[in-house]
Amino acid sequence: MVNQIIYRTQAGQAIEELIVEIVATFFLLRAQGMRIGVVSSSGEGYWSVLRLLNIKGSQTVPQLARYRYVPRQSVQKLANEMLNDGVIEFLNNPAHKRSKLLRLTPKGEAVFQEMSDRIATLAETLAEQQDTDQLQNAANIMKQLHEQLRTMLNQ
Amino acid sequence: MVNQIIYRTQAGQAIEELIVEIVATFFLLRAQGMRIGVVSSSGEGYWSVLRLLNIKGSQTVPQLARYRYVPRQSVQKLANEMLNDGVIEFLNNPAHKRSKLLRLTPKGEAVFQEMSDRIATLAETLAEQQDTDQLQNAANIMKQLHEQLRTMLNQ
DNA sequence: ATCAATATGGCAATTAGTTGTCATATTGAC
DNA sequence: GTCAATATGACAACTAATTGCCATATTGAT
Repeated sequence: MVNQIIYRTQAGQAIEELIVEIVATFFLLRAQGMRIGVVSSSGEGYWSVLRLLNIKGSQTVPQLARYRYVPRQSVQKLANEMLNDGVIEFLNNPAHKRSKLLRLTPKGEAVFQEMSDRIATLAETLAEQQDTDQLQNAANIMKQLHEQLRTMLNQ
Repeated sequence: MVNQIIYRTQAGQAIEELIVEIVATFFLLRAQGMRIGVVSSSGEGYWSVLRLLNIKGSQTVPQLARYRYVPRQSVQKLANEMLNDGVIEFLNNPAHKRSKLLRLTPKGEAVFQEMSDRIATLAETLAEQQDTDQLQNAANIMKQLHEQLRTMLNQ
């Protein structure tokens, strides 16, 4: 194995710190999510799918899985469970006979709203005494990182 | 159920966006981590534990689990696997007869270094053409959020 | 020192997550 | 249109993650 010498920039080191913090914070968010009733036994996937259907509109299982970069069958099981819970319904897909579109039911919208309120309450607590500009900048950087990774993975 | 009205601030909304992006980006990082050989079948836990042992020095299984907010037995299984791989060794713990300290072996340090290099390379790629100050600010905000959540969970 | 409450590792049981296979559907090249 | 390549959902098989339980160890209050 060749020992490649990596030249580090400040920007690169900052991104590396960011990556480390994303991974570490994910688990803390998960733990806090359980406390506030947003993360169930099914994990954060339930909320993530509700959110994608709310924002992007009806989607098929494979679409959701490809977007989230999780296995197709994980989303399939989640979708079957959500159908059973009555938070989504299966719609005929004009573009695909077999692959149904998942759409939020009114109950699903209510459940998503309820979860979002809990997250919003948490966010407002966390935001106290922090600088708005810095927070907005951080959110923007995260969105860019998100999109960069998506582009990278799609190649 | 009472419909609580939540007053939103810009800062709170920015944190909420941040939370959403952390969760979404986590899975993209995981997917990319698999590509670059940092995330194995055991998930990102392997790298996370190597990193904590490297930064914080020897730790027991319960210490690591409490810090990461993951189940104790998940870390226990990981530790047994890592011992088997020869990347850590079990040390007698002066403070606790049963609970051994986990310490990186030279091999463990090498493996961690190798993984870190791959992550650094990824980070440098992602950092190209981004503003250093903004990235550093984002990393700092993430560290603060991390610590805030930790404090919140520890109560 | 005593003892109740908590912590710990091992093991088993359970549950969640992932991968593999197959029949059918869709798409795209020609 | 034809047909090979790819996509899809169902189901099964497998693997990883989590939870439950227990025997023992530790801690802290008194």
